[in-house]
Amino acid sequence: MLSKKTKYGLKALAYLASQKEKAPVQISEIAKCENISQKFLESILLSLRKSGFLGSKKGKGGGYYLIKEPNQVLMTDVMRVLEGPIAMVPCVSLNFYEKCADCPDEASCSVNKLMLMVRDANLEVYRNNTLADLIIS
Amino acid sequence: MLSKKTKYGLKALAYLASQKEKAPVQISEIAKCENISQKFLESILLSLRKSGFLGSKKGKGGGYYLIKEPNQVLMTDVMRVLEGPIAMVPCVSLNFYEKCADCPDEASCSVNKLMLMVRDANLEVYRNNTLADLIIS
DNA sequence: TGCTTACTCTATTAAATTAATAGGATAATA
DNA sequence: TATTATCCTATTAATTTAATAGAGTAAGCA
Repeated sequence: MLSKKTKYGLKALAYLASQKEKAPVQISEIAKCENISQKFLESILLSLRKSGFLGSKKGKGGGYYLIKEPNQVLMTDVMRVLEGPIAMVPCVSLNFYEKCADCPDEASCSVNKLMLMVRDANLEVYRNNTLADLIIS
Repeated sequence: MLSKKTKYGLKALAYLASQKEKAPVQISEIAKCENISQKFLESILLSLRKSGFLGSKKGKGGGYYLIKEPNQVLMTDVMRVLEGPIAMVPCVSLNFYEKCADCPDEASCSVNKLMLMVRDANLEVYRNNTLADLIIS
């Protein structure tokens, strides 16, 4: 299941991507338009800034803005920051690999095999989509 | 992330599917071979029986056994019972549809659009695999 | 019949994760 | 220097997941 954090983060990014002007947008505006708890959204936007997706400006006229063009932002990168590993088990994760404690041998693990296919299917979707593709005309 | 319940459930099903004999296999044997808490596995196998994947036999020589041939068991069905919806948000779920509380209109929702693609990619994998495909020679 | 075996069922608890909230600190603008 | 809006840390609430406990039931067999 997609966490609220990811859901809200995606909505906020799409909101920023759909702005004509590149001027900073306030948290309160995004929270209001997208029905998101403002305080919760604060922490999400903060983490998106720290991972290099957003820039921010304090004080009057301040807010958040996209650093890159929407079509330069891969969904793989966004999802990894918001939701964590794309793989459903650490033993098939590209960026967060970890051996399973209960599994003596990955090559003979039935779960590993299936989850590898699932990971690849998901990667394909996320790699072929950017923030620009999320925007609804 | 895949829950332990699902992981253990898949391993147990694969274990049963790989049996030459169709004789019932005891919980304790599966738990031991797959490094699973026996009590936890009990409840998982019980739910797999109640959803029609497994049969059981009590008493001496008892245990669990597959009802269908492994190649007749679609992973879509298994995953829905063990893990729940395949979709990452209820608003794109085929079998567990629900409207999002925070989202006024699905057609104009950026998350909905992406998650629809993800769902389809996952469905494709699960539909093209059966329990028989999980077995490692 | 009575003993053993192994699944059945309910309830509880522990642990971990997620979601939300509170409140003050900091920086930019006018 | 007052106002605005992000920044940061800490805490709490809620939910979900994982594990455990223990008594109950049915089947097989001597």
